[in-house]
Amino acid sequence: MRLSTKGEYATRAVLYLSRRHGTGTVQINEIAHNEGIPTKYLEQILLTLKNAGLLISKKGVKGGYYLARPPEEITVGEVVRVMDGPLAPIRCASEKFYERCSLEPSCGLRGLWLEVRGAISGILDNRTFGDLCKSIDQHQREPMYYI
Amino acid sequence: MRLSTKGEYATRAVLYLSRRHGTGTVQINEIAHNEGIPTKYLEQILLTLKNAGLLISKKGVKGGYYLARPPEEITVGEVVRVMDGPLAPIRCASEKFYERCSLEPSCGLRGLWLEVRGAISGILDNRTFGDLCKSIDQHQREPMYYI
DNA sequence: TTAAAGTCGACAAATCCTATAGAAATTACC
DNA sequence: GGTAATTTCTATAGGATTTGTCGACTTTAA
Repeated sequence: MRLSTKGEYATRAVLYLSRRHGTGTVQINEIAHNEGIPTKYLEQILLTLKNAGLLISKKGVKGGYYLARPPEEITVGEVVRVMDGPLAPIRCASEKFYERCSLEPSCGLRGLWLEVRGAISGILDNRTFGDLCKSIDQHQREPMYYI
Repeated sequence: MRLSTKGEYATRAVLYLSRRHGTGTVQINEIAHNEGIPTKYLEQILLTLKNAGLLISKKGVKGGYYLARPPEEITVGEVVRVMDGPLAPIRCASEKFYERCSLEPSCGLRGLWLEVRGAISGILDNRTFGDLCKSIDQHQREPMYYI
């Protein structure tokens, strides 16, 4: 029932960019270094997020990435879905990626998976990166370090 | 955030065995056929469940599998953990498979993943296969078909 | 013009899913 | 009681997917 590393890295990267929101572009290297993510792998991930319209990139010297929308308007669920697909444990219990299963009518488990999906989406679709930034700032008064 | 096919097949198989509980041994083939699971793959899965102490097997003619405990005493969470490991989306948010992560102290996401883990385990650890059997019997009055 | 970035494609390694081939154990039957 | 049939058990091999790496290419600011 786990998140792929892609999903994990993506959420970490977007959170990082959220905390840097409004301070211009951020380079892949900086994120990779501070979050302990393999640089080349992170490249692919950020590219996917960009193609999904969540990030904007700038090439060349002083280039980098930044959020396409303010952190308050990006939910964790959105990022996870871009990288990992459905939130639901199995396909036939997904709302946004639903696929019919031949056993569905008599399936004694589908109700349970729907319940799980609901619980997960209830959390991830209602939590924005703005919320996360806020609770970080409350807990640790130290400002963020840049390299 | 999805369940592996192993986890899905295992829960289906255990539910099948739950509905047949008390009727003697059930062959791999019967389960595989009725649940649409590749036979040889199911063999491995049932073996794992047996080694985990959830099932008992009998070799030879008229052999097969049956539950080691009544369905009311087996939770879905237990089966999923045997096959898939942690219920938590990522390792550092797991209770039973916890692994420390170097970024943990400053991690802005761990709280969220803990919340997700709690929601999932709140459902799966409190639902037994006995419960599932009961709600199946309520919805469809037809008895179960055997081959 | 040069160095610093993102972009792209191919490839390597690990894990997941499934199939194949047979060994071991048990029952049934002659 | 021995042989055949049935079923689980074990090991292994191969394809698919995930995870990550490498090198060359493109764009841009200074």
